Amino acid sequence: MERTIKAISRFSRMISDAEARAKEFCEANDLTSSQINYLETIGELGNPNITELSVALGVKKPSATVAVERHITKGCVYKTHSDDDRRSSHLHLTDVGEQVNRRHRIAHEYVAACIRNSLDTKEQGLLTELLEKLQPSKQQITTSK
Amino acid sequence: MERTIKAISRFSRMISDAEARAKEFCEANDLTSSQINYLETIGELGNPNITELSVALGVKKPSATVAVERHITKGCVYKTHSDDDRRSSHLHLTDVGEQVNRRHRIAHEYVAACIRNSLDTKEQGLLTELLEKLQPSKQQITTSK
DNA sequence: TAATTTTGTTAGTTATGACTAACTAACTAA
DNA sequence: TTAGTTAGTTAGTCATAACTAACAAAATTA
Repeated sequence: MERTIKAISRFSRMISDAEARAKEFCEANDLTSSQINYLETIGELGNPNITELSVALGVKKPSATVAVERHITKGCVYKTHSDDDRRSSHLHLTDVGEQVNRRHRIAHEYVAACIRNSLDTKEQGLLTELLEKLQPSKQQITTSK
Repeated sequence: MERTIKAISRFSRMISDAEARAKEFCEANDLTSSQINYLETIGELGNPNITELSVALGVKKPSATVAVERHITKGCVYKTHSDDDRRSSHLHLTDVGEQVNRRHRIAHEYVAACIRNSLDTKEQGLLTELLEKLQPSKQQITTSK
């Protein structure tokens, strides 16, 4: 098992490195991790309002209001009025904002390129199949040492 | 290739989730990502002085001084005087500080547990071998779309 | 319709974490 | 030994990003 953990650790670092490299391919690459988290969450929720966003991020509404305001100023986010509720607005990512979310895609493509360069076609298929088989376990983590 | 990228994406998310869970197993789990970065870097450099730390982190020395001061107050870091240079000190992680660096280890053990639960012994060995074969490619990233 | 709840904002506070400028103490080289 | 360099700190500034309290406007409920 020790060998497996080492392999995971290496692969995990490969992904982190790929993410770091992919960052440089984004227009808005001066973002903090908090800001990236806002944009990713807006993307995942699909045009949420402030309340939904604040719940998803686990922050209070005024914090979300102020943070979103900064994203609007930066040109990453814009609002549209809700048809259902005149108090409420939907948050959207601009093209620049969307780019942030392509970071993961680019990073994963980079890792895929490593696989293509390191393994033959048969091995590539095998690795993909094995990764697809993995199920997130609900198991308790037992701290070692 | 698309299938491979999807598999990587899934695995990448598994690791992130594991990291998030592992965070809760640390005593000092109220740390920002910047603070975690400080502690990890101190661990990696092995008792650096302020100058070495600031270079590694890419920040100015006064920034490092103030940040380290906060870590000392929190009980994550302590200083010892240098024998070579009476102006200089070495930074060390306390037991609490070290715990932060066990986060990755715990996360990777969690992922290993997922592998153990999802694959048979033969497949587990195969996956480990394939992951070990991967070489970080120096290749240029080509943005898709 | 009146009372209450919900959505979102504004104002003011706090902590983090970066920066520059200016400084002390200690080491090094002319 | 004097002059210059290096290690680290202190003081002051700024942006980010969280919080609470208080509020207006709109929606909902009694």
